[in-house]
Amino acid sequence: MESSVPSGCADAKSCERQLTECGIRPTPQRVRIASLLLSQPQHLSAEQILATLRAAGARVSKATVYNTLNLFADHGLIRLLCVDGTRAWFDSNVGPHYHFHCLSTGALIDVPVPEVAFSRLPAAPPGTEVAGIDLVIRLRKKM
Amino acid sequence: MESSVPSGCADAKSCERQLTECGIRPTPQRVRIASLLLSQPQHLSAEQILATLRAAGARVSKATVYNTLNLFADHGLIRLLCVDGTRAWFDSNVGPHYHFHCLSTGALIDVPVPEVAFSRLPAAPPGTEVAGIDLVIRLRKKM
DNA sequence: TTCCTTGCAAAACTTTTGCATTAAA
DNA sequence: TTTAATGCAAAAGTTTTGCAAGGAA
Repeated sequence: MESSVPSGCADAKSCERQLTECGIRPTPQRVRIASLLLSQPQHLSAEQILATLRAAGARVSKATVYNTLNLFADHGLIRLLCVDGTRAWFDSNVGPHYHFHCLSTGALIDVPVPEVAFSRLPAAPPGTEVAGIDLVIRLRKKM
Repeated sequence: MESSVPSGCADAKSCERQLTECGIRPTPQRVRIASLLLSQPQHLSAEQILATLRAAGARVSKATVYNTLNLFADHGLIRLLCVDGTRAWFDSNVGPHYHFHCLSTGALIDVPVPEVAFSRLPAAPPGTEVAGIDLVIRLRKKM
């Protein structure tokens, strides 16, 4: 039988396990942030995470949210996206994929890898190697 | 015979003409910024532009640099890039192209269109249309 | 005169940092 | 006991804005 998990929240115990496996000490704040972010593939800003946690009654500081998000990103638990210049977005989907970005609404939508294929890519310049490919397909609302 | 232009600077007269054609009044500050940026394909930050102009003895304020860059971008004269989260980069190459971004050095290098080919791209979600495609190939120094 | 542009300073925002306090190993 | 994590406030950095002054049409 499937274990049930509160909506919008991954199981705290499994998050604890995941953090420990990454060598990250599972403090209460970190587990809460992980539970929120890793519950499903999504894109959240630091401010959104802070507001959501506080609305839920958690005691967390802004500094801890930023520290934790950077820590998670360094360990490959989440991915930091630079899509618009206004702020960072943290993506809980760390598998390879691309993005739609709607210029009209700001919406950010995942594009699965199989939906994109490159028939030609440039070689990395001498002395360098490719570390990753970020593809953002900008959208606008059709009139 | 070719007309000669100071290195790192497009001809002021031709910049004036270009601004006028776009419906932008060619004020001294705008012409200086255009001359600097449009002299060649390059990526500059607002702060770099401000520092360069002031070092050259120009009287320009930070607000004017930002206002002007946003104005140019709105008119399609330059392109605003979001490559890292730290600041905006203004690209004088407005033709279609992509970018290498070296994570080790921060360098930003143009990738011409013919070096990339997509054999498969997703359809835009209902009600939207594709406004553009941003491709950033992240590099790291090879050891 | 009227409208637009500029410069300056201040404000607005996001993110980082210093440091005392608290909690955990 | 020793190390690491947290909260708070302040700092740092980029970009925007308000407003008075200046310049062009």
